[in-house]
Amino acid sequence: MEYALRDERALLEKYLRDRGLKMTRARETVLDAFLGLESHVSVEAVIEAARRLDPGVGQATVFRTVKLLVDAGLAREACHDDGSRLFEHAYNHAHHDHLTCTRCGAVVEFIDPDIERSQEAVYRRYGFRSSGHRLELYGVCPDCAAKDAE
Amino acid sequence: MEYALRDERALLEKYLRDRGLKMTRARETVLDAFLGLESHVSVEAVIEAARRLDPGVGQATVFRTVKLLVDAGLAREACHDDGSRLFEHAYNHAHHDHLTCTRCGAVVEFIDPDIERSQEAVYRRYGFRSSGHRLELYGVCPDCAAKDAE
DNA sequence: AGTCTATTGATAAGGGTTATCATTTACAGA
DNA sequence: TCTGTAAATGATAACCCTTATCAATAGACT
Repeated sequence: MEYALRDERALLEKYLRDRGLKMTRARETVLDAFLGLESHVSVEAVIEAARRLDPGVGQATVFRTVKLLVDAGLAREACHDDGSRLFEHAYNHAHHDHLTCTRCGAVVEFIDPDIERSQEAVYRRYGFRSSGHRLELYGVCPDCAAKDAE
Repeated sequence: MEYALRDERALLEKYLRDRGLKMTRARETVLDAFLGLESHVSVEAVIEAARRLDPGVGQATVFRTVKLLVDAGLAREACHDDGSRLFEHAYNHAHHDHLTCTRCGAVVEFIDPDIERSQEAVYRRYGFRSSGHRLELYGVCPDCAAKDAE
């Protein structure tokens, strides 16, 4: 765990150094806050977490730093939760799609090789060069379905 | 065309009547404006179109009516265009997914039976009951790729 | 240490969407 | 057709999330 954290810190430092940017206390704080949260986090949640580590962090800085983390490949934008954007870890966290329960909000992350292959076929069919995709399946999870049956 | 228009008007009237709501001039205007536009429309575009038909229409009314159209099954929310939401026709307009060019914004609507089948398999695998999905493929279209090659 | 420039945090501004509210309008019933 | 009542309207303000502004601060290099 600690090793991974150091990896990500090193990645961010390299990303910053490569373009003449600086590794600052605020950026460290936001990185630690983000890494300490689980998948699918709003910027607001990162702000709260960051302020638990350092109450003085400004919200503008968190917005800016989360964008940096995305550019550096440490975070990636997940499904918009209708309104605010959600982010998830991107380092050591392979590509996957989401299966979301519309009742309780539970999220299952999955990867389906058949779907991935079929998507490649669609790209070929229309002559597009692939640059990523977003697949969200919505449904009712077993627990919520069981409650319905009662 | 005119028949379809009358169909959709009748659907909206039924939807409204069934819950004690009223068919008004403003709602007619917004419906006509929406139907007169092509796929993937922002609310702002609907406002403009509605005001061409009747300059007095308020923007709050358009927002409210578009939401009504979604509830009535005449419109459906498409991919968020990062910022504002986009809507498309839902009546007589079968389910499909989107393949979007990240350079020029061109959108190809497609349906792939293999992907649909594989998605059903994912639902079964996790015991979810399906209630819809959203698949957006991003890439570079042939035209933009050709420009790159120059 | 000094210098130069990126970064910060507070604040204001922006864009899209929703709430408020007095006035108007549609619809049902007389 | 007239009337009563509740829904709908449009103007406006408010709201949320996000970005821009800017004077003050703080990295990183010499």
